[in-house]
Amino acid sequence: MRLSQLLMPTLREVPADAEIPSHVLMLKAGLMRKLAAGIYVYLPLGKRVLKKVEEIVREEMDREGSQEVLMSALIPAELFKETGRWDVFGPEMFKLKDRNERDFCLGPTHEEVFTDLVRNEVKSYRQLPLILYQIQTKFRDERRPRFGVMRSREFIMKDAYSFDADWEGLDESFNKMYRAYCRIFDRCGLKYLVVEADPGAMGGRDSKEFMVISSVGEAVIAYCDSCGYAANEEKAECLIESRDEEMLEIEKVYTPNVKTIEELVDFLKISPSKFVKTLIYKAKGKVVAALVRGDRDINETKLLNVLGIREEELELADGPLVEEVTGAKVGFAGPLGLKGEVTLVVDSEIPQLRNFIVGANETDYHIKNVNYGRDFKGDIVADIKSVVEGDRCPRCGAPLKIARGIEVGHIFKLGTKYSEALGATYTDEEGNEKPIVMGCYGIGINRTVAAIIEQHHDEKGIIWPMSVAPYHVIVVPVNVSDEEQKQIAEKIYNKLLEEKLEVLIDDRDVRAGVKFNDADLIGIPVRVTIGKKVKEGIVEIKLREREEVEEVKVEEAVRRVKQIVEEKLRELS
RNA sequence: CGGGAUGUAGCGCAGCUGGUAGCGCACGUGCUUUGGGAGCAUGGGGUCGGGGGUUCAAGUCCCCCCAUCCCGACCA
Repeated sequence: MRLSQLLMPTLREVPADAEIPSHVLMLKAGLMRKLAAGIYVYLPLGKRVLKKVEEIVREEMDREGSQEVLMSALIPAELFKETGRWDVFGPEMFKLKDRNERDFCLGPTHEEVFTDLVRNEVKSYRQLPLILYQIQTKFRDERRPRFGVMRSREFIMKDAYSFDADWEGLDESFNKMYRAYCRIFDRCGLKYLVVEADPGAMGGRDSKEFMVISSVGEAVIAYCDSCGYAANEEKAECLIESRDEEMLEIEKVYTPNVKTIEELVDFLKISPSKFVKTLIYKAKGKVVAALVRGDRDINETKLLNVLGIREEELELADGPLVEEVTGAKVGFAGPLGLKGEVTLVVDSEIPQLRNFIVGANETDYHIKNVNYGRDFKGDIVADIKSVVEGDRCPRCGAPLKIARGIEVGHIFKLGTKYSEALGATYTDEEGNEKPIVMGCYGIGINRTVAAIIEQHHDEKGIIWPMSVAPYHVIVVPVNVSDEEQKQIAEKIYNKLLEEKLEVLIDDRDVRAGVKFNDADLIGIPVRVTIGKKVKEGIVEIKLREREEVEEVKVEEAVRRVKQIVEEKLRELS
């Protein structure tokens, strides 16, 4: 392709709308343009990268025996009403009506549609197992689209669904997808972690997320370098340290106007880990008191799961309720002597602590030397804390690390939730009718592209891994008005094309600096520069990822470039 | 959905206490230049986000709306 003809509107200035590197670079390098908040159009270079990623996904999905199909993006409401999700999605779903006032939506995900297909077409165990996938645009009216393509309202997703006769079969399908995902992200040149995740309100088990480590990631994950344990914030656990001290006599201390843990630390000159804090929640109309160590935070997702309620059913109690329950001003809540019906949820770490300090449920007082079991008991003891950097790994005890990650893939086991709701059943060998056991597997294609850029860029621009680069090589005649440079460049360009490489030639009549800067910005892995030394029969080969320049004879340039491209492709296959 | 900010040429921005809109880059033309975003000359390009109000006069002041970005909440 000739740059003189390619629609590649690179920007000299940083777009004011963009914040994170991938967003800035996708706009600057002319990969895409914004149409509206959270909606983007892709230009030739961007489209080629999407295609590369999609092709990798296809190859690896197919390799595991999965079959590509294409569902419609426009979905009749009835399907979502059958599973109750028409209402569950709420305003996140783009809903519309046809000319006859019938309800439709633009598909935010396709469990229902795939399950509908399978319930109509699959009747016997002989037709199972089956894994179907599609690569298609999804629509979600996000409350807050952000970071360019990271969280957008329209995005391309590879979604796959497995259909098995039983849970053992599902395990196998799940493992196939796990393997495929690892190969996909490896081939994209991504460094990632597979983390245990909270399956969320929609149910399911063995939820695993593929996370690309990046400071701009929206998810927080805890991981262990020693044993490979990794989990996202909602799920991460840690070992509990037990403190074997003798229990001391309980003691009330006067702490005038000392309400927060910080103030207590200051007032009593004792480390925050010696305190236990008590938070009062309203949970589905009931009052819940949750206890964690003073230097820790409550993880509300864990608390929700323990209580078996949904996000919107839990909120921190307001001042009057706290005062009613504790009989004291806000800031002096404790587990001893709470009034009325209060469910006491105690973090699993608390029973191991000794002689800690809690609020006295009396204004201006705290209680020292409190011990679990002797002085109070919880209704529920469970892990409800957030782990922090340095906590000990639950598997091997080594210190955990905390990082941010971009969720590029998610796999989990659905079980029979949808097959039962929609009546997707099969007949087994004995003639019994059973629900099909399902799994669900997603990859955000655009987000994967953005994640690749986050991990592969420098101050000059993108540095594409060869496997997803829009073109392998760019041929740059420094000065097109130099007839010799021009002709040699054209010759090399044509030969590279003959070798089936994907190649650009910068035949624009612009200064060398412009060409070099654009080549660096759009991140083409190999650059062949034809400059003054062409008179001596020499051209330059430079890799985008390296500083050095290699000088080669004109006759050898094509062979050398081909060798480099093939080698790089092999590394990522 | 709460908080904050911003909307002026394709992009990045300036425009004070109101007086009828400008800079850099980009774009067109001509000449010179040609290895890291060239120089000179010349030219074109604006419903100043929209609506209403105050005023002799509004990009500028007031009200409403819209859009975009950031933080938070949310994310099946």
